[in-house]
This record gives sequence, C-alpha cells and structure tokens, in this order.
Amino acid sequence: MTGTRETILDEALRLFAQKGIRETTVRDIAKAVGITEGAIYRHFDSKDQIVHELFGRYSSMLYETLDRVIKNTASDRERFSKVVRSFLEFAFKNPDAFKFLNIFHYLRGKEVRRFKRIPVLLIRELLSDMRAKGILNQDPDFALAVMIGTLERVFLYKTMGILRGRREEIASLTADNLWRFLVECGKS
Amino acid sequence: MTGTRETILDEALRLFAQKGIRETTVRDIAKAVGITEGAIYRHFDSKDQIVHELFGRYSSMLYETLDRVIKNTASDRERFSKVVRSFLEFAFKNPDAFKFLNIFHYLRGKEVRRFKRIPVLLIRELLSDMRAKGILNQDPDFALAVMIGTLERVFLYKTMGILRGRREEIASLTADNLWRFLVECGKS
Amino acid sequence: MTGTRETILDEALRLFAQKGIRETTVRDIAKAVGITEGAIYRHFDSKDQIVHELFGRYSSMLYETLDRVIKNTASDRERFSKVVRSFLEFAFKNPDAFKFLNIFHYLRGKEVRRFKRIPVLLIRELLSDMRAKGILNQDPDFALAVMIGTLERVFLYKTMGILRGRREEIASLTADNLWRFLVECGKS
Amino acid sequence: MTGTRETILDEALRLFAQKGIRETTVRDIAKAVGITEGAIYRHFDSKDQIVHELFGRYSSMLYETLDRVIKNTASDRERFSKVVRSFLEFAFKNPDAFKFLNIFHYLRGKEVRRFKRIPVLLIRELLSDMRAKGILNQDPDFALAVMIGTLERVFLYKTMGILRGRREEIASLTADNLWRFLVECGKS
DNA sequence: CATGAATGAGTTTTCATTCAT
DNA sequence: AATGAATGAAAACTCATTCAT
Repeated sequence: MTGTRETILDEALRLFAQKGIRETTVRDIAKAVGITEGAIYRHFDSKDQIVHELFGRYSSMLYETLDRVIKNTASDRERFSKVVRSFLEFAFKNPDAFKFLNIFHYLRGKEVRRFKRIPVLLIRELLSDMRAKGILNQDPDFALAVMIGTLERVFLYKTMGILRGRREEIASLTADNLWRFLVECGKS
Repeated sequence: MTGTRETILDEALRLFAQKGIRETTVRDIAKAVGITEGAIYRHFDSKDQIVHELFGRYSSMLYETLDRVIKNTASDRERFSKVVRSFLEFAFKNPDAFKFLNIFHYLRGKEVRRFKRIPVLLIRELLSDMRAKGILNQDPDFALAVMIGTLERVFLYKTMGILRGRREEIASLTADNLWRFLVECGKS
Repeated sequence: MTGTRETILDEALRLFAQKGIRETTVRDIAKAVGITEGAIYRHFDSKDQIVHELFGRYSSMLYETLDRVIKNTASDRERFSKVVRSFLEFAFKNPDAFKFLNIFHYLRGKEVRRFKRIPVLLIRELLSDMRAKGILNQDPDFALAVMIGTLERVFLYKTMGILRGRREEIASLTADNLWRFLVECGKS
Repeated sequence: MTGTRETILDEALRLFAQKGIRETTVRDIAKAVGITEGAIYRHFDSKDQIVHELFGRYSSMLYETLDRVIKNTASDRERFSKVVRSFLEFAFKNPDAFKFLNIFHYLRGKEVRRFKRIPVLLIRELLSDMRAKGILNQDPDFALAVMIGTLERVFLYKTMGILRGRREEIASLTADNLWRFLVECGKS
C-alpha cells in the first residue's frame, strides 16, 4: 500500500500538534498507524525526516495558497482581505498542520532557514509593497507583527473555544479589522 | 549556599528558552550551573518541579506587574497604555522567561490550569471592563487576540532584529497603535 | 534466470571483502544486485548460507588449484615454486575472495572446522613432506608461518600499492625467496 | 571507582578479540564488567569511542616499545633481533590487544590514518635504514611483508597451539631466522 | 521468481532519577 | 550540600527474515 507513507505523515502530524514533537515517540506514531516501529523506517530514514517533510510540505502549501491569492487579485483591499481569509481558512482546515508549523518555528527556528517558501516572508513582501504604494500607514514590520500575531491568536482562541462564531465570519471580521487598523486608521 | 537554587533556576530558564524544555537535560542544567546532576536533586525533587516553579514564578511576576499597573492607574487610556508598555518591558527585560512562558503555554497548555495568576486572564478582564464601559469597540476576545498576538510578535521581531528602534519607543508605539486600533477606530 | 544466484554471490563477496561480513546487510547485497531483499531468500535460506557457500566455494577453489599443482609437478623445487605462484595468482585474480577467506578465518575460525579442503592444510602437508624428505631446514610449522604470513602480506601490500611491479614478477620473487629462506639457507 | 573505565576497556578488548567488534554488543561489555549498559555511557560517548581508544592505546604501546628498542640498541643485528623479540613479546603478553589491532586493521583500515604511531611504519623505517646501509639484501617493502607476515602467523600459530615451545625460544628462533633470511641469505 | 511491506527481536543511545560516600 | 557512579526504563534505529500478492 502506497498509502502507508501518507498515513504515517498524517498520524505524525496529528500527534506532533497534540503533544509536541519531542514528546511524540516513533512508537506512538507506529501505534497510531497500526504498524510496528521498524516499518516506519522503511518509509523514512529518521523521525527528523518526518518532521522536515511535514514542515516543508505544509509550509509550501500555505505559501502556495497565499501566493496564488496575491497574484490573482487585482484590488489592494481585496488582495489583503483574501490573504487574511485564506490564511485563516488554511489554519482552520488544517489545525494540526498550523499548530505544528508554529511549534517548529518556536523550537527549531534555526532549521527554518533551510526551507524556501516561508509564508510569513510572503506576507512581509505584501506589506512592504503596500507601504511602498502609500497604502499602509505603518512600519511594514510592525504591521507584520500585528497581522501575524493577530492571525495566530485568532486561530488559537477559536480552536480553544474562546472566540465563537462561524469560521468564515471570524475570518471576514479579522480581515476587515486588520485592514481598518493598518490602513484606514490615522497615520502612525 | 542558598544561591545555588536560584542559579539552577536561572540556568534552566536560559536553556529552556534556548533549546526547549524536553531538549534540555538535567545534565545540561547541572553543567551550566557548574555542579553535578545529583546536586540538582538536593534542591528540586524533579526536573518538572523546576519547570513548574519557573512557570509559576514568572507567570506571577508578570501578573503582579500588570495587576499593580491596572490598580494604580486612574485614566482608561493611561491604564491600557501602561499595561501594554509594562507587558513589553517585562518581555524585553526577561526574554528567556517570556519565551519560556510561551513554550509552556504552547506545549503544556493543559498544565496551565493548575496555576493561578495567569497574565492573559488579567488582560482579558481589562478588555471586558473596557467593553462594559463602552470604551472598547470590539468583541473583547477578538481584541484580546489582537493585543496578545501583537505583543508576542513585537517581542519576537524585536528579539530577532526585525523590528528596530529603542525598546521604550517600540513599546510606546505599540501601546498607541493598539489603543487607536481597538478603541478609536470606527465601530466594528 | 539462474544467473541471479551467481550475481548475488558475486556482489555479496565484493561487499564482504570491502566492508566486512557483519557490516554488509542483506539489503546492501540486494541493492547491489538490483533486486529486493525478499528475492535474496528465493535463492538462499539465510545470509549465513551465502557466507558459507562463498567460503566453501573459494576455499575449495584455491585448494583444488594447489592440489593439482602439487600432484602434477615432479621436481620439489618446481612444486614449491608453483604452489607459491599459484597461491598468489589466485589471490591477485580473486582479491575479494582472498580477503573474504582471511576475514572469515579471523572472525569465524571455529566454523572453518566444518569445511574440508582448507588450503593451508595442504601447504602444511607439503612442508611436512619436504621436511620428511630432508629438503626443508625448518620446523614445518614455523615454515608454514613464514610462508602463509609472507603470502598474505605480499598480497596485501601489492593491493595497497606498497609493493610495486608486475604480479608475475612479485610472485616469482616471492617463490624464489621463500625457497631460499626455507630450504637453501643454513640449517636452523 | 576510577577503575571502572579501565575495566570497561579491558573487558571490551577481551570480547572484541574473542568475538569481533561488531559481534560484541555494549550489553556484552556491560555484563562482563558487571554494570548496566547505561553506565558504559558515563565513561564513553559511544561504542566506537571505546574501539578507537583501545586501538590508539595499544597501537601506541607497541609503537613506543619498538621505538625505545630501536633507539637504545647500537648494533644492527641486535636492534633487528630485539625488535622482533619485543614485537612477539608484546603479542604474547597482550594477545587480545594484538588480535584486536589486527581485526581493526583488517576491517577498518581506513580509520587507521587518523592515528599516529603505527608500529608497522616504524618497522618499515627500520628496514629502509637497513637497506640504505647495505645491510638488507631485499626490497625493504618485500622484507616488510616477510617480517610482519611471519610475526603475525607465528603469534597466531603459537596461540592456536600449532607452534610449540617456550615463547622466548620461539621469539629468538623467529628473530634469528628472519635475520638470516633477509640479511645473510644471498642477494635477491 | 520477484516485490514491497511488515515483523520482531535486538542494538545503540539517552536521560531522569537514585544512592553510597 | 555535593559528588560521581550507577540504574532502569524508554527512546531511536537496525536488520535478518517472513509473507501476501
């Protein structure tokens, strides 16, 4: 079955998001998949390879999503809004992946350099462009902090049940507010 | 020497923030302190006790700081501003502690319940009060997401060298902007 | 294809000689042959069977070669010389086999008893006969040590590029010298 | 006890010589020492470190012995004789070490480069000097093959009970014969 | 014959914790 | 209080072998 490799990745992702990378053992993954530890190593050279493949895969996936949105949207306002909503949509649809990406960034940030297609860099560019065009009334890096920080926490609080409401509504609300905060509000 | 206990906590904190909790061994801590592993257990029952003591201690420290500010400030605007600036001041002055608190929240969130004096809860109350008073133009939980998310990322980006400028300036800027975003901006 | 079995033996021999027996995995062999691990077991019951078959085969091959030379040569001097040269010729032509035989002798000497036609025993007999005839001026077992030791090292140093010259010349030189050392030199 | 480290080395050496390096497990060593596997790692970083320390240690020991003999002996004949006898004395007194050095050379020859003080190189120099002085009637590298090969096999056959007699007698006999073979015998 | 996936026992290594001194 | 040695359980990883297809 060619699906075993994917199953391993899926289960590993779920466990990593749930318990952390270090606290998930290869045996945990194997048990979740329904195979023995040794079988894992037919598909991956090491636990770390699983981690890196997951990071690369989901990091790229979010990157591509945002990249497509940015390239295919004409209006500035619509582009910004769609980026925010696509970002949250990705997080809501792949909560384990999103949590995992954050954990990886937090604990193994140095290894992130090895990867291309880091979503945050794309958003940084977007904000820099907006600043260059005079749309953005903020230091783009400060705006980046507001934007990414907000997105992360909105996801977290929705996941924890603190924020209520339908996902799309939350996403729209977040998009609208961030636009108002960063663009429409008086100059900094 | 009673100072050894404190040294253990300091070095443990530094290592936890740098490498993660699971990835820091008791031997790492002992080596950093300049004693042997066994000696650690003269001061603590377990590695987990160190972790919990650190979390409790710094969580309380930030909590007390914010609590004092909230209680001792008359004006709403000033209170909000001081909370933001104190929060960032704490993070900038105790970067390892702040990183550690975040790691602990992220990976061992369930254990957080055992602790009282969680800073975020204090801020949540503050925002709820502001909402009740009609000052805040947002769902307080959404505002919490914006605020905490922004603070975390501002700290992170300043630490990483992405955000430049003096700490106090960054803190003031953050405080002013968050106030404008959450309070002055048009109703949501 | 019956050739697969032979290919397995060939590749296994090469790897055993290169890396050692224990350090060569069944997977290594399979990969070298261009089949999968499972297929190996269609041809052999176990890795050990491959090892034993190789040992038996090449041990016999050298044995037969020497035996033929001993039986078909009339003069003592010529017989001795041909034994030495045939021995080295075998080693030079089958360097992997010769290395493998030595490794097996060294690490699994006890298993050698199960095999008949051990080349060294043939040479021991030859030297004993020479001693009985009064040709050999040495304890035959000491002579055996000189002879086998020299042959092994001559092969090794030629393989390593330390000894230079054409193989046949080296073989002749070795044969002549050993004869002079063991036979012509003054009594021990 | 500071002796544990030495005991580990001693037992490891014994087992490596008896069964081979790869076929000796860390558990085997621990059991022989009377401790648990984990305790081994308080004294050594890895099994390989034990292997390398043993090789370096005994390789040096033999090297120093030969070096001292070479430097402190005036007459050529006596020097040569003493080198041979010291070499065999070392092998007879440290049979496990000598077997281990051979195994290591055979299976992990490439790693030998990392070490200085390789005994064979010392003997090679000795023979080169003898050749330069006109004492040696042979290509020094061929003489090296005869000499080292003979010494190795003499040790082996004595160990196996094939060669009989007192060690000193065997050593003297070997020294005398090698001198006669390589020096006194007619030119090659 | 061959594949490719899997097993299961074993190997090396790690690490929080204990304990005699 | 502190050391240094050791434990024991568990982690990551290896590999000869089996088996359904």
